[in-house]
Amino acid sequence: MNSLEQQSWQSVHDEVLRRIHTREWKPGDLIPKEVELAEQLGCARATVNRALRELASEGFLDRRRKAGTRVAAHPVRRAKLDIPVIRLEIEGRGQKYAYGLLFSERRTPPPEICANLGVTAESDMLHITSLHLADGKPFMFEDRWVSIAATPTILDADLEKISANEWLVLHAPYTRGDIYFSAVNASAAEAKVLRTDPGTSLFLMERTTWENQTGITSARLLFAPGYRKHSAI
Amino acid sequence: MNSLEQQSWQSVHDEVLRRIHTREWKPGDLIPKEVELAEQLGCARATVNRALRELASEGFLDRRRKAGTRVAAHPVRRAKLDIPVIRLEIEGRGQKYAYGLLFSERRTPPPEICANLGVTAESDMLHITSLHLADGKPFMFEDRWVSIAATPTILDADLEKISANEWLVLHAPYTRGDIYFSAVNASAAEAKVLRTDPGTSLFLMERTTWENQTGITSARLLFAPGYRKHSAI
DNA sequence: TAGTGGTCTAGACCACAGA
DNA sequence: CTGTGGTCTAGACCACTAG
Repeated sequence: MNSLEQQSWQSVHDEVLRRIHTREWKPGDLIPKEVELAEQLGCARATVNRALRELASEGFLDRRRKAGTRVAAHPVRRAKLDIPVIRLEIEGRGQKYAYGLLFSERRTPPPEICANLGVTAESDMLHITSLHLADGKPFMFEDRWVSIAATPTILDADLEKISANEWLVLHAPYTRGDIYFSAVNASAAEAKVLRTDPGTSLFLMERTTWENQTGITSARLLFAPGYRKHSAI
Repeated sequence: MNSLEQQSWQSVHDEVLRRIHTREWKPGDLIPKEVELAEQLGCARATVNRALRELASEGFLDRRRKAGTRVAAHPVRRAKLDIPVIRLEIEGRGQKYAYGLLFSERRTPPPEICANLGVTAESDMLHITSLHLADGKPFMFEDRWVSIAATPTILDADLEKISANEWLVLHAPYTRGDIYFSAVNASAAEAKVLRTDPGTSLFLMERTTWENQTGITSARLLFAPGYRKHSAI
């Protein structure tokens, strides 16, 4: 299988993946060291390194100094999940986006928000609820708390025109975020806003983001019935 | 901000990220080219390249030959979602894993499975339903179709002992997969299996995987009430 | 067609963890 | 200690694409 032609790190990547898929190298097996592979495949070690590094980050390989590189025993595959601004997600479906601010209030947060963001109950926060629509139909209901200490300029934003979701993406980059996906039965109020029936199963996304150690915002995003979030591996 | 000390690609990564976060470089801005940055930061271009490449894959930068590198206008953040074997997910929570095969049958697939996998209605497939338990309680109900043409050896697997989920991970590596997350109301049958009430909102994960162009398996994973899938950015 | 990122190389040194 | 991966470098050529 050796070749004398010019190789790229992707060729190496694919070749190694092929050997894993054909079970030439089985889960748990030790594979040749970088120098050997480079020789076998006729390329520089750096090239092999790049390929193996990618494969490790994709979950196919376990690499440890001195111990060498092994085929992962339990390939924990890592899916990629794009988190775009809601507007772009809707427009990406070829639908018309609209947005309405339902409610905005400056106040101290309830206990669960304090717990999420790690702030005190006396924090100065903005509480915003809004509705995002696709082709005129309710698409997602957003219930968000924003720390004013962390992003004071949000008070100047016109949240009638730009959603908090989008404003934050543009003005408050975060360093770290948590997302939880789950399913809940619609409450009476939620059903009314999303124009569905109470008890209907709804897809819920809860996001909290931080800038370093400072909590910025915590949001509860409730999607209209039928929503499916896609991800690829 | 320049320094004479030894730099690593991570320092460059962090420094660029800092400039983005402090809005020294704003969304849409063109940033210095690799050679210039390398000079400024006192390292080799390859080092800068590695840093910027990572930042681009994280969604912070847009890079195009000749056009240069820009701060992403709409940072589509890419969350990492680990897709482990169910057993490991449960054991990772410190709970005891158990598994029961409910049903197994060799037959031709229904239309929706054909559509998912891109196979014909006459395909030879294995249809398996099973229940995964955590600490003795129903955790996830799995309804899976496996292409026998793609993975003939699954007929030799003892699916009473090892779940199809785990067997496939070990024996049928895939090159590509789709995942859809959604929320559904429990049917009467589903409620009974998961020991909950009909209509309860359940988290649903639908996965289809391919080896190159060949469909391997399509599964419907229905989680017990209260399940939350976590992801981090 | 010229400018920018994408990649490759050969060699070097370092850092970590096995034995 | 020693072997392995992790990273850096300087230089080179290539590939894509904006102007």
